[in-house]
Amino acid sequence: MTAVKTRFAPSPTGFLHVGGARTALYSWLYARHHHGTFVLRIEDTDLERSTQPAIDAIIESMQWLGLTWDEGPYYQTKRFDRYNELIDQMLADGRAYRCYCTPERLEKLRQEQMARGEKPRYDGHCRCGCGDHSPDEPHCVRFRNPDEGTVHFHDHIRGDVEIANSELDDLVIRRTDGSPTYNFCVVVDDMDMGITHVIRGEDHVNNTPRQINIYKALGASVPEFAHVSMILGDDGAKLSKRHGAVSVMQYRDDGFLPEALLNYLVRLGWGSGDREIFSLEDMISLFDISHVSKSASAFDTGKLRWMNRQYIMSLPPEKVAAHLEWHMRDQGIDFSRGPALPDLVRALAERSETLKDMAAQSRYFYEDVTEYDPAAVKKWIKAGTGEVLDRAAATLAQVAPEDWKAPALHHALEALAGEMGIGMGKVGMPLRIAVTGRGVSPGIDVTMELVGRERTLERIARARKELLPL
RNA sequence: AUUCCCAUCGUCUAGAGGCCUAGGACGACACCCUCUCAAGGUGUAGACACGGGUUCGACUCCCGUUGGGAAUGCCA
Repeated sequence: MTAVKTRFAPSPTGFLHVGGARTALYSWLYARHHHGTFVLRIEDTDLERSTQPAIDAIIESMQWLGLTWDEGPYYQTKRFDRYNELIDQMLADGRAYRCYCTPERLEKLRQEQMARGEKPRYDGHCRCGCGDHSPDEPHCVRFRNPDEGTVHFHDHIRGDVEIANSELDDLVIRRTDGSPTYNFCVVVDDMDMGITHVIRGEDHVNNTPRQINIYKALGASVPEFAHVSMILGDDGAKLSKRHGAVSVMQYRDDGFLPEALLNYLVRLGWGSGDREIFSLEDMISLFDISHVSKSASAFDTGKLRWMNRQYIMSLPPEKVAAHLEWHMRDQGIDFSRGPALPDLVRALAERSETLKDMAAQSRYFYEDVTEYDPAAVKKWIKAGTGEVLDRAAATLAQVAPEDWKAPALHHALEALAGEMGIGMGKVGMPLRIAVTGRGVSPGIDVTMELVGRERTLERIARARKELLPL
């Protein structure tokens, strides 16, 4: 039983999207579950489309998610010598051959095959090497795929997959410009790096049989495979920009916690009984690749938001506060004067689906109230409100600074409502409007505690003047 | 066109032939709680795509149909 080694191998042609993140997560979980090794490899053989910003974005996303890798990042562009060494060997003993076919010929061939209702594929024109060509002429290198038999593999998610070699053609493994191609590089890398379990996107199922043939030609042992299905947008269509947030970093910017995104992602395509919430430790011990859903799943932002709130409510407030800080700065809120962030989190957790929302809701704790929500004023500021505010101010002024805590404030206001013979609503709402300028806030006692004694009393006095000028 | 893959409430899933009168979660709706908004609690509606087999018995196994998706690149 060899030690498990998995990898995540994105191509840096754009940011890390949620589909890739889930594949990375599954691969990471598999390695962690089996006390194995997780490798990060950047598949940048496409020199045209690969960019450094994309590499940076992928690494930043992985770090933010906390998907730590034990080896890498490796870069395929740094391994060209190795690929070429193997290709030359294969060329020498006939496992591969030079192909001099022009793009025009290939295109014509494709057209003809399509017209005949056949699957377009290379016809092996240059296989015999009998053409009148010299290696100095421009050529690519093709892998000589077996003609007979079938390729079979057991996919840990999909089960048994089988395809006849007659369906496969001789794929290009080195371009005319001398650069090796993806299908060859992955095999060499996974072989050289000792990858035991290849967990990747569903779009590679079709590539797997031809890659297996390459493994065999290379005399390498074939790893295990698991192909994860794709993630669809909430409308069931393929995920794209028009679905709004698709990149991992966008979710951070929108106020999601990495724990929540990870939990949402692990549940999207997998489940364990009736459980919804999984800590990282739970995921590692319970996650089972063979129980991952075979079908594509639609991304439901609504459920992610629910999940995010679960984490905002249950994670240590200090931890949530650390993430919240970023959003406070982002929204230009000076939180140096006002409640400490962890206290803010405690007060706002259950009414915030995202940290972005939380920050946006927190302004009145840090900034003066200069406007009052007209709808709330209309509903709650009545003729008798002046008296309520006056008596509340008097009552609250009695509370000593050292007693200015939610329970004491709650008691004081309850007693006042009792004395006045009115409900708490008639006391709480005018005060809420006075102290926050809005009709919505945490409990008025908690709100006043966090706003602080002096500012609370000031705001009540000010509201008294501005809202009930008599 | 061909090959491969897929198919349980609107969505994510549980289901490894009898445990299924198909369970949970999000969302929706109703009620309770309540100083607002939430959170929380309780409840309601809501699915095995279709047709054939196999079996004493199919959500579960097999075949087909339909509907999706992917691949067929000198992209990855």
